[in-house]
Amino acid sequence: MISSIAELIADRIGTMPAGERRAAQTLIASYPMIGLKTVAEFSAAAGVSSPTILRFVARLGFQNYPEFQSSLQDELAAQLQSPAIRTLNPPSPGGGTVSPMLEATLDNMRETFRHLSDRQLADIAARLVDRRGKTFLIGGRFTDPLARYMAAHLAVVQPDVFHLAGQESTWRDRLIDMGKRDVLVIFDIRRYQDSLARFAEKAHQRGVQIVLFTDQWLSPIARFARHVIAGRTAVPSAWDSSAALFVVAEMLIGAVTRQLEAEGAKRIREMESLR
Amino acid sequence: MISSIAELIADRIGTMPAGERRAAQTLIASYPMIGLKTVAEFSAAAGVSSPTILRFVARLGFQNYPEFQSSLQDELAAQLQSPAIRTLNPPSPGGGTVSPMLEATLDNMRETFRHLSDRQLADIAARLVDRRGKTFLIGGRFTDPLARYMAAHLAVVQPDVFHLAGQESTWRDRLIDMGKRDVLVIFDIRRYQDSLARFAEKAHQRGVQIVLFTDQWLSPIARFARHVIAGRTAVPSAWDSSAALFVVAEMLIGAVTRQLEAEGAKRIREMESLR
DNA sequence: GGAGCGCTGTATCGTATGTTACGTATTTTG
DNA sequence: CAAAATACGTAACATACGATACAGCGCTCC
Repeated sequence: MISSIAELIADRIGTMPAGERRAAQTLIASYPMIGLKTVAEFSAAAGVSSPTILRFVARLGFQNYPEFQSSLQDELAAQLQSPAIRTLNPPSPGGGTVSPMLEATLDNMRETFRHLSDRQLADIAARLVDRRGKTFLIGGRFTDPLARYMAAHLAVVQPDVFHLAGQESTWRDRLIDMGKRDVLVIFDIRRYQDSLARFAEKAHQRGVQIVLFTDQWLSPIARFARHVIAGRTAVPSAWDSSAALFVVAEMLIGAVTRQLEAEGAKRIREMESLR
Repeated sequence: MISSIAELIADRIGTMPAGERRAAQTLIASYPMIGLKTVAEFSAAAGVSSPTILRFVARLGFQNYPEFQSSLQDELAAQLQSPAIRTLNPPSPGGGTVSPMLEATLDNMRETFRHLSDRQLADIAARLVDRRGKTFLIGGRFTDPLARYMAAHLAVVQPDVFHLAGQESTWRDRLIDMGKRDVLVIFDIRRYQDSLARFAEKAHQRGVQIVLFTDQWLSPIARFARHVIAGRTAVPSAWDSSAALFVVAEMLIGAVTRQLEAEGAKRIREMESLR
């Protein structure tokens, strides 16, 4: 079974003429980067002419050069998705077998945060803190609990935090309360819910700032969102995992809380005295 | 110091107009693959026009699109050279707020699973699967969303799954429906809620099997529970983290689903046909 | 040693791609 | 509310890129 282009080359390099073989060796030497550049650059690096490169990729079975490049990119993408970073997750001491699902979940978190800067989180936290408006939270069929979780915490440190529950018609009626100063936090992962998209669009039209938690394929709501957090959700299971998004939500909660504390919000102190 | 394009984007995304921000978000979401494709494909993926993509890369400081792509490729090449992940999260500028929390969360998960054997999880999954009784789920003030999350998933693959919501008096009345064949899943971490403990005790007296998700200090409910899952919750934040428990819940959901599928439960097939 | 075949490079062509100019829509500001 | 500024998309444009035709060269085999 041949699954990568590198293997394909190794398989056929024996039957190639000299020029194409040089092309093959050049590609293998700095695999796969040189293959992503132009034919001219590739040919220059290999010390052959452009047509030789094209004949080379044709021999590998590709119809044309772009098709060859796409194939290389797909390979790269797959490689990046499942990072060969297993070494970072120490092979669980104590002999306890750690399930592939835990591995995948930890990888998802690392990947998610690799694309998520402190700056971005700080921006979102700032938006949640620094305003005189209200905060609304809502989620999809399986992600609504995440909205609830976040709402439960934020409501402690801030006034005017509302979780939108129940029927679509119920929250649609709440639109009337929303305006430019308000923030709407939406959780939406595959399969994306039309009802949420409709709601998001209407809220957007009213000038509401939307913060979207979604998966790496981006919910259609991303088009209306001011801030988008894309978390990895793939795990070896029948279900998608929201764990990475959950962790991001917790961090956001923490960031907001910290910022409010720093501002010396007397609400926090009052809260303590109420206990 | 800004070393990667991803950081560059994170740094400037705040100052970008809406269209370019969508471009930025799309790139980050599947970083960096979409940036290696053509402008047309990039623009289509982001849902904006080609010129917007070009203005986006121009704002990042590149003279033209090919230069931007070369830069991405160089970055990729460097990353592939040193398989060890270098820049998981650059030492966060301005007080390192995120990374320690992420590290703590990941540590929590590893610790949690170190004390949690596959056997234990399998036993709990089996108990949730192999019975003719009902499943009830409930949580505390901040953990109830986890109960909801689990209930939302289990209810899809099984009949008779109920989340207990609302007032204490409401669920107390549901006790009448509970018996020896039933399972009650409770989430309770510090500060433990008296109301939950009272409820758990009464359920226990009726012979209900209790599965408890709690923290490492164990909720008082542990004395009534048949199965106890103790997750680590400590993070450098004002709040405790439920992330580890969340992951355990997801794994349990996955295990139950897998087992039901293996049993060829026709419910799953019927479910598909109902879509 | 000569003829045939195959490989390779040069030069040209067509086209897909990035680029730019301009008009419209949207937002911001006084 | 009006006016200016900014942002965005449509459409025309230029170029750089991949593709192809053809000629030269070397190699092999008779």
